[in-house]
Amino acid sequence: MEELGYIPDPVAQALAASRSNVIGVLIPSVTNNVFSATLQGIYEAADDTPYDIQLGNTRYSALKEEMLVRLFLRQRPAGLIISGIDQMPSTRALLERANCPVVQIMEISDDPIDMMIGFSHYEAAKAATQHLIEQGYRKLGFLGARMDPRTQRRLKGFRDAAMAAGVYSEARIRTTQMPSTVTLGSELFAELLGSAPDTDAIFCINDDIALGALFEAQRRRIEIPRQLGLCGFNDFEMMAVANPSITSVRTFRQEMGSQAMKMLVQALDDPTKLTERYVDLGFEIRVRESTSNH
Amino acid sequence: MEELGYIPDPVAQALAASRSNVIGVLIPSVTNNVFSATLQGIYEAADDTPYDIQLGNTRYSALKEEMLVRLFLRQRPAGLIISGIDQMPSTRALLERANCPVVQIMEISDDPIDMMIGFSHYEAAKAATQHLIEQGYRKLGFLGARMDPRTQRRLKGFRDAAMAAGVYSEARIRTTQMPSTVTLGSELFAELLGSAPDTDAIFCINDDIALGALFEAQRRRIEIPRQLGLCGFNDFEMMAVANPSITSVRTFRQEMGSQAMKMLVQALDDPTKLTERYVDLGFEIRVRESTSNH
DNA sequence: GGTCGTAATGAAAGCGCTTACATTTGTCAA
DNA sequence: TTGACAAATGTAAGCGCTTTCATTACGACC
Repeated sequence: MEELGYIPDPVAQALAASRSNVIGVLIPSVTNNVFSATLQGIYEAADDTPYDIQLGNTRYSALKEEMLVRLFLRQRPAGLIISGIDQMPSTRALLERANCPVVQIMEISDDPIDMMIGFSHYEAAKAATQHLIEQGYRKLGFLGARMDPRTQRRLKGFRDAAMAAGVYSEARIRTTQMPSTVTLGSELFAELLGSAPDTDAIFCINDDIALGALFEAQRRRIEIPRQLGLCGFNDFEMMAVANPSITSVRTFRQEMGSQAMKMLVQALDDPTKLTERYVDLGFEIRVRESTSNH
Repeated sequence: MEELGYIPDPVAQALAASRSNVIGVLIPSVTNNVFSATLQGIYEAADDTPYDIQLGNTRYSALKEEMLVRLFLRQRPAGLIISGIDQMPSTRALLERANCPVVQIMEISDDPIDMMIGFSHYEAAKAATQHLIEQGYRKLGFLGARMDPRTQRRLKGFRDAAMAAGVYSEARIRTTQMPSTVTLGSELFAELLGSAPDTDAIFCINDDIALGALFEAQRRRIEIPRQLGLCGFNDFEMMAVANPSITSVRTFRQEMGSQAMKMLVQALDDPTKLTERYVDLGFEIRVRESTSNH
C-alpha cells in the first residue's frame, strides 16, 4: 500500500458499507459567535477521530432544517449533531428513524431524540434577572433580538423572575425579530428609554445587544452601574474588558461542541456502554462592574 | 419517481460519475468573524445551486491545509474555495493538478492557482495609514495579533506608508502571534503606552484589537480623537455604533464569498465562456469620529 | 414501400470498495 | 499421522448509480 501510494476511496467505502465517516452538524447561523464557538469545539474534538464534519446552515428556518436533515441522511452519516430542541414533528420523526446517533446541543429538554447536551436558557435568564433584583434594581427592562424559541425561553425566565419579585412590567420589554447586532442594541435601548425613561436596569438577550446598550448609555452620559444596571448573555470575551466591564451569563459553548462530538464518537465506538447520554452543562453568572450597584 | 418516493443516492452518483456535487471550502478559522461572514456569503450563493458545501478548518496551519486539500480531493469535489495565497508549494501543486475549478479568496496576487477574488491587504493598510497621517497624526503605533502572512502584508503597508511620510518608528510596533481578542487589544495598547506614551494614533490589525484599545483609552481618560487617533480593520458593524465611532477599513467579506461561489458555479456550468476569473474587490476607508482630528 | 438519419429506448459494464461465505493453511491433541 | 478446529486467505456478489454502446422506433423523403 505504501509503495503504490494507495489511498482508499471514501466514496466507494460509503457506497459499499452504506455508511460514511461524515458527521453532519446543523446550526442556525455561521456568523453568530455562539455557534461558531460551538463549532470550534466540534472541530477540535473531531481532530483525532476518523470522522469528517459536514456543516449545514439552517438559517433559523425549521423548513430548511428539515431539508438539510433529509440531505444529510441520504449521505448515510455516521452521526448527526443538531442545534436546539425545536425541530418540526416530521423532522423529529426522520431523526428518530435515522439509524445513526443524534446529539441535540445548545439546550436541554425532557424528551431528547437521542442524546442531548446543553443548558437551560430559562434558568439562566431567571438567575441573571434575580441577580439584577438582588443588586437593588427594580425597574427592569428586557432587550431582545431574533426572538426564536431559544430566546423566547430566556424571556420567560426573565418574566418569571421579575414577576416573582413583583417588578415585572410589560412596558419595559423590547423585542424584535431582526437579527442581533450591536447597533440594534443601541437602538432598542434608545427606544426603551423613550417610552420608559426611568428604567434602572436592563437584561439583554445577548452580549451584542448589551454592548450596543453600553455605547448608547455612554453617549447619553448614563452612569453604569449607578443609574443603570446592565447584564448580557453568553459572556463573550469582550464583556470582561469593556468599560465598565459587563455582567453576563457565561455559557460553555466550546465545551458543548467538543463534548457533543465526544459523545457521538463514543456511541459510534461502542454503543452498548455509553455513559452519558444527557448532559446539563449549566451556566454561571459572571458579576462585573455593570451591575455592582453599591 | 414521485409515486415511489424515489430519491437518487448522492454517494452512488459520486462513485459512478467520479465527481460529486460537493464544493469544498477551506478557511483558517470558524470563530473569526471575517471568515464567518465570507462563509455566510458562500452559503447564500450556494442556495439555488445543486451544490453542497463542505467546510474545512485549517486552523491557520499550512500542513493542516494540505491534509484537508488531500482529503477533499479524494472525494472528487465539484470545486474548491480556499482562503489566502500562502499555500505550500506541494499544496499548490495538488491544487493545480486537481481537475476541478479552484477559487482563492480573501487576497489577490499575480499568480493565481486558477480563479481569485479578494483585495490587497497591503494597499488597504497603506491607505488607512495615509489617512491617519492626513489627519495630522505623526507618532503612529501599530497593534497586531496573529501575525500570519495576511496580516504581515498589512504591517508592510503600514510601514511603507509611514516611512514614505517619514513618521515610521519601529518602537511603536506591537505584534504578537496570539489569536486576536478584544482583551488582547487592551493589553497591546497598554504595553505600547508603557514604552511609547507619546503615541498619538494607532492602526489596529483588526476591529477587535481596536475595540480593546478604545476601552483601554476610556479607562485611561485618553480622549479620542483629540489625543489619540484610532483605526481598525474590517469595519465590523459595531465600529459605527461605538462611542466614539471608530474609523475602519471596510472590506467586502460577504460579497467575496458569494462571488467566489458564483464564479465556481459559472465555471462548472460552462467552463468555456467564463467572464471573470480574477476580481479585486477593493476596500473603503470608513472615516469616523475616532480619527476626526480637527 | 424502401432507405436513410435521428431520436428514443434498452442492456451491460463498471466505479472501488465491503461483506458474507468458501477455501486453504496452521496448530494442537489424540 | 490424523482429525478437529481456529485462523488466515481468497472469491464473488453487490452497493446504486453513470456511461457507453447496441438496438429499436419513428419520421421524412424519394
